[in-house]
This record gives sequence, C-alpha cells and structure tokens, in this order.
Amino acid sequence: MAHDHSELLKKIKKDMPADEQLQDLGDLFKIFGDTTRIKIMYALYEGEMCVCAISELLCMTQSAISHQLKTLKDANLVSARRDGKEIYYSLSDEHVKSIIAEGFEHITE
Amino acid sequence: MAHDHSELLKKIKKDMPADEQLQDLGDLFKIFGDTTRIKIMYALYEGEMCVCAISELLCMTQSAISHQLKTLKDANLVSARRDGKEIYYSLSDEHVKSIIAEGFEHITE
DNA sequence: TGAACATATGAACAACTAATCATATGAGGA
DNA sequence: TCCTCATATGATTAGTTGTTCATATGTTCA
Repeated sequence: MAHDHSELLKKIKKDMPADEQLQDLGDLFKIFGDTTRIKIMYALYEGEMCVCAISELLCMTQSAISHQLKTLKDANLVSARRDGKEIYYSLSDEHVKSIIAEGFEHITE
Repeated sequence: MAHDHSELLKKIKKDMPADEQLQDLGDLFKIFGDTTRIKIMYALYEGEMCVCAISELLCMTQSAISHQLKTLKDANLVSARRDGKEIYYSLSDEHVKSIIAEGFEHITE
C-alpha cells in the first residue's frame, strides 16, 4: 500500500467532519444536482407558486413536478401550504439562495 | 392546462438565468452530490495530497479514487501536479470551500 | 534495459434516478 | 351527491452513475 502517509492522515482525520455529516452533505448537494429542481427553486425565488404554475413554467407534466417537489420538501428545502384546491410551494429558508449563489459564482468566472 | 398564470410566468421568466447556465449549475452540484468526492475535497482542505494517500485515507481502491479525481479535475475543482512518480492533487480555488461551507450551514441547524 | 511503483483508463455491471403513465386523493361548485 | 379541477403517488422503464477488474502509461532506480 505505497509509501508512508500516517502522519498526514492522522492530522487530516482529526479535522474531517464525521462520516454521517459528510453523507448528509452529499445528499443535500445531490438534490441541487438536477436541473429541474434547480429551476423549481429559482422559480420560487420571488415567492410562492402553485404546482400547475411551475409545471407550466418549466413545460413539464404536473406529475414530474409533483415528484420533484416531494423530493425538495423531504429535504426541507421547500414548504407547502394549501389554499382551496391549490397547493402553494415556497422556499423554506435563505440557505437555498445562498447555496445556489455560491455555485453560480463558480460557473461564472 | 389549469388556470391563468401568464402574468406571473412572464415576470419569472425574465429573472431566470439562461437554460444553459441552469444546466451548468446542476452539473456542478451533481459533482458535490457524492460522498466520496466530498471526502476527497475535504481531505484537500489543508493542502495537496497524492493519490495513494487519499485512497488510504478513504479506504478505497486507487482506481476508484483516480476515477473520481478525474471527475473533479474535469470540473475544474481540483488541479494536479506531478512530482516524480506521484501526482499531487489540490483544490483549484476557494469556491470549493465556500460551496461546501454553505451546504454545511444548512445541515447543521 | 528491466523491474517496481504510482497513477490512469476502458469495459462491465449493479444500483440509483427522473420522467411517464395510470390512478388515487381531496377540495369546490352545481 | 356528482362532476371537475388541482395535486399526490405507486409502478415501470430508460438513462445515468460509482465501483471493480484488468490493463495501460509513465517514472525511478539498479
């Protein structure tokens, strides 16, 4: 197994977050790693929208959007509120925007 | 196709980034959406490391690590430098850290 | 030059994911 | 109560992804 790294590895292991946190972090970014979901989150930047408005905006079926909204909701990235027949979704917190903003900085340089 | 949203949609479409950028953004986050890659990037927080040190740290095969390093390199998230037989990888820029930091904030609240 | 070491790479496969289709749930109005 | 509209959900499937295995490339040293 190659030359000796034990000194370096010992130090790095100390500073690394726990495996479970790294897993959660990966799971979080996985959710941002889909264009449809990114678009949904962007659409909600200015405020809440009902499902059919989102699906019209993205030119995708209501079912596809609903599935993705469920994913986003399960990850606590969006929240839902019912008003009559419609259900309005909105961003859960400001983290969504700041995460996207950081990503944006990287691709536009 | 449901009730009328044209006013709202028109406004939102104006403020949305171009499709291509949203695609790039999704592709970027997709790379962060894997625990192995997250761990590699974290390992490089303190400085460069050679491939076999990383594979030893993560207890994974050299091949698996090499494949992931290629993914990271293709996305300009890490850079490589050869020194003799070894190849040392390091983070390409500070964006990596700030993106991860933002994600971390979300999961630790 | 040849052996040993470090890394890269292509093919193959299992696991996962996102969209689709069909259908279920749930609310409002006639 | 029945019909319609808005949304949710389960099953299926095509496409994608991460790891493994085998092997290739490239460097050092004797």
